[in-house]
Amino acid sequence: MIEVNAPVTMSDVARAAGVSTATVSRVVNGHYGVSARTVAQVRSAIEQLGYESSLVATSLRRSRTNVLGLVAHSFQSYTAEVLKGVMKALSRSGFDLIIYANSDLYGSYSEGWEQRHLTRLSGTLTDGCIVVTPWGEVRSRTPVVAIDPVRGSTAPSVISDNLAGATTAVEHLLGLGHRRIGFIAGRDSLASAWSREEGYRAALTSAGVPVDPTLIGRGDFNPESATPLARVLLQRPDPPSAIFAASDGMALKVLEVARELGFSVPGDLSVVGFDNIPESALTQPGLTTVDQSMYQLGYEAARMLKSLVTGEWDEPSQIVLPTSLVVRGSTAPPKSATRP
Amino acid sequence: MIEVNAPVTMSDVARAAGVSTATVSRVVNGHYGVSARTVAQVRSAIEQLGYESSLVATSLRRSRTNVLGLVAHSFQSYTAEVLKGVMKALSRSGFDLIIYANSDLYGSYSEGWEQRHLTRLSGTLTDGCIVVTPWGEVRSRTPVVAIDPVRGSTAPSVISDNLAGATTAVEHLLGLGHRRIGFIAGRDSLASAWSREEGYRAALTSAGVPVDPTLIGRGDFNPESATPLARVLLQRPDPPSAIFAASDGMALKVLEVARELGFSVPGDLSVVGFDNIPESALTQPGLTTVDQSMYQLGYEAARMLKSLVTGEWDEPSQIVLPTSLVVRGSTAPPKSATRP
DNA sequence: CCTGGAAACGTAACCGATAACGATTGCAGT
DNA sequence: ACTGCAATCGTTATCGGTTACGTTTCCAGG
Repeated sequence: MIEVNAPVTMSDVARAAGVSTATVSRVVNGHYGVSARTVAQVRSAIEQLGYESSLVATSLRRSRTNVLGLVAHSFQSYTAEVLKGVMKALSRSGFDLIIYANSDLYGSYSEGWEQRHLTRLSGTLTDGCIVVTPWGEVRSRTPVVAIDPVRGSTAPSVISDNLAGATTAVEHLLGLGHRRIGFIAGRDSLASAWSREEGYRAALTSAGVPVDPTLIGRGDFNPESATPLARVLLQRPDPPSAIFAASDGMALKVLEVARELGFSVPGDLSVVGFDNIPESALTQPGLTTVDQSMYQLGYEAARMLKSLVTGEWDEPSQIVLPTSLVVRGSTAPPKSATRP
Repeated sequence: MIEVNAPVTMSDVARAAGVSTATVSRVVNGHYGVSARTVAQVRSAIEQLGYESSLVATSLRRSRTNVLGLVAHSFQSYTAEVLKGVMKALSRSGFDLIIYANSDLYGSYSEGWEQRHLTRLSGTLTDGCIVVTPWGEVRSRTPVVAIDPVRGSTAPSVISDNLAGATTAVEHLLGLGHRRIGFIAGRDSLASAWSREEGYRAALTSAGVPVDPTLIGRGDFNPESATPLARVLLQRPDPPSAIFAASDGMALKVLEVARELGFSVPGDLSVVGFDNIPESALTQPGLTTVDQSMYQLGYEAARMLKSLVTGEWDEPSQIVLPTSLVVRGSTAPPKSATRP
């Protein structure tokens, strides 16, 4: 059932219209130097044959394609939300979007995936790219905007105010009376992971609570990475009364482990996440979390990239977006609320 | 701040390794006819220069690219869910995914967007494509699988059991005691829209309730299209006691209009949607809806496309997936529950 | 030592488009 | 009728790869 009609190329159109491909190209791109009569002929041939220019061939020869790219490692809720924002920013902008996602999750190509995708695309196909949570610094011929960049990067990027968000989250727990608060960290190389840990430490310190390193588990933002860490924390003889996870995906895994081990939430254990992905509102109880608008991240990144590509950028190259605490059912005062 | 290092091409590698580009190509693609010594030299040059083959150039010359495409008109929750399923099916399959989305929503190019995108991609870039909710039949050199195809299409496709789903939804309302049930239809050209309307009619008819054409509003699945239609239905002197919308996006708009006009839901008005997008669980009250697993649609479509591309397909070319009713807070017995 | 054939590698055409450049045509001015 | 300059259009090189084909190298067999 596969249609095998050969694709109609520019030379087909040229032959049908009795002109050269150069002329067809000029007509297609609205360039100067074609008589009205010829334009009409070519247009009619294009119409009849149903010709569409090949994005590939065009981009190989041309520098500008009016296509922006987005590369992402996996494709979970986070990325999906980002995408909605990107599409919104690009709507009616004249830029189309190409998203490149590889299927080799956790495969041998994982290391440096973003560089690989970027070179393959930005060689010619796209005028610029958005990279979502890269694993390292990237180099590209065309502009690149990172969403949630690596730590220490000075390249254009969009990021949430992770320090403030994390601080607020931990202050919320402290305010409820928690003193032994566990933390599950994100992938160390990301600026966001680092800031969230900083916020955790800062909030504890300024409340006069010493930071206990044994209460910190080192995850990597991957939900699965949190499971064993949560198990370790909760199976201690002296488990924490609350756990703050650096991402909702990981926090949901904490909830899972807690249920599995017989902890009631929020009775025995309070849990706070970070991100506010849609799923977090659906759990029982709902997950208290720090809302970062992934939609907004995508929107701003696309806006920034657009300006970079068209060369009309004048704002600072690192945008920081505010966060806000969303309190749901997963947090409550600890059972033995000691008042010091 | 834009990096301007020229991209490293195959001829750069060839020069560095002291061979021709043909040899480099052979090494890259693991073809026969290169001595071990040369292979080592070329590999080392590739390593040193950080060469990555250009997807564009490769796909122009080659027939097979190991990249599948997905084209979608807009990018809302529906598409995002589908994408997750597609990525899952493609994970570790050797196929990468390119998603092409245009920014000209509602623009002049809307008509026939899927054909336009398809020709641009499938000319060479992709080995096959998934089209999400097309507007018409498409033709392509490479295999195409439609998710939610147009009515009457015989091309490979994946679709939910919309007839059964809609019937169940309306039966649920009938069971609660509703008799005046409004309907907001989807885009007529889609098979799904047609089946959902059929289900609506069938359920009413078999319950002995006459179908009142004035209670049917003609939307197009676009959430915004539902707003004026809902307004018309609810501002009648004799508004329906329930409204079934052919998509959650439209149903949510009905809720909006209801609130705006002072209808309490579900007190004055019951609302049922179709799709079960994540947002539907978050509204107050939650939206009763027909769950169709968009994730599953994407998963199956990708699986089907994979098989079509590799030529190992043997299942029927039209897959129908089951649906199920999800009852939430937006439905209740009508206030004046007349028992006939 | 010569021959033959396979292995190894380079040359060049080609994929579908764009653009620099050159060639042709048309027409006004003299 | 002739010159000169635009306007129009075709020729061709090129983008970065792949591959058919031709050429050289190498070694075994006669």
